[in-house]
Amino acid sequence: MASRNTVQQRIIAEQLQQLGSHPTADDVYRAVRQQLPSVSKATVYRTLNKLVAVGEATCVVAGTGAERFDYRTDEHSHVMCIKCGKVEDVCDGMFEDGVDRDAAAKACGYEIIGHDLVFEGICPACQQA
Amino acid sequence: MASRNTVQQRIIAEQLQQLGSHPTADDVYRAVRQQLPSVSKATVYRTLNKLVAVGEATCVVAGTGAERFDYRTDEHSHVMCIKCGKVEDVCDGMFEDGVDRDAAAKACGYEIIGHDLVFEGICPACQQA
DNA sequence: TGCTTATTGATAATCTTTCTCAATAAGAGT
DNA sequence: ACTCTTATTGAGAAAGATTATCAATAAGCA
Repeated sequence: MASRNTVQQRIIAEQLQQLGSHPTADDVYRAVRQQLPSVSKATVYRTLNKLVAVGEATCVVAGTGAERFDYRTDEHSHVMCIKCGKVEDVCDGMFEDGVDRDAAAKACGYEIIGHDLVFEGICPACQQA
Repeated sequence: MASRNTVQQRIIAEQLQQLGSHPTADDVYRAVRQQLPSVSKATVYRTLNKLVAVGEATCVVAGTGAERFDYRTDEHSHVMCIKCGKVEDVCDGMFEDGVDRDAAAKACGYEIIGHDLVFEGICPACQQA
């Protein structure tokens, strides 16, 4: 018996998808608690990390502060607001063509298994403040 | 009198350059303490953040764990080892041409002020273990 | 229905970074 | 060279995010 299906894991995965936009572990925790008031924060962290390890989610490499999770597993870029910390997607596939993993692998000797392209900027809302 | 030149700030900037390869704040702290045993960790953080704000250093957007600083301010990409956490440069300018900030700005409405391209992989050393 | 053990919940522990505030010292003015 | 103002520092507390610990719970096979 390698792994078990639990209500917690199912609801956490569901909420990650419903939240959609790059929630932190704490965002997911708060959402899950609406349906399962007794969840532990540790379970949320464990499950999110497991989803990433299994390839059913990714974590967005984004500066300081809390780590952000993403239910999307296809290649796409992100923009992060340096004022409010919000993270959003940028138009799909817009830059992925310019990124050549094989070339990077040759250049540094690493075995490349992924990459992240993150733009930093100021979101429309923060531009007005 | 807007700002002052202090020994601490000078040594911290020097050590950031000498360490060269993407040290964490704690790496810098340990290096600085060799020359200035009484330095406070708070001062190291303050000074590193100041250097970044002033544009004399950058911080590498790299996954979980401690933030990493870089005395280089020109555009270049990084590789991070998912096993040992090491961060290195990839060949200069290899991918920067593929990144069009104006296109990203139009796509998401943000005012883009920077970007980071980070490859994740396994470094040569960790491949053997 | 029982049994084994993967998973959970609660909390302590760890790690990184920021905040607080009295003490220190940089540098402009005299 | 000496004051005076206040930017900066050092030490430690505090905050925030994530992981570790461990007894209790429950998934799912026999």
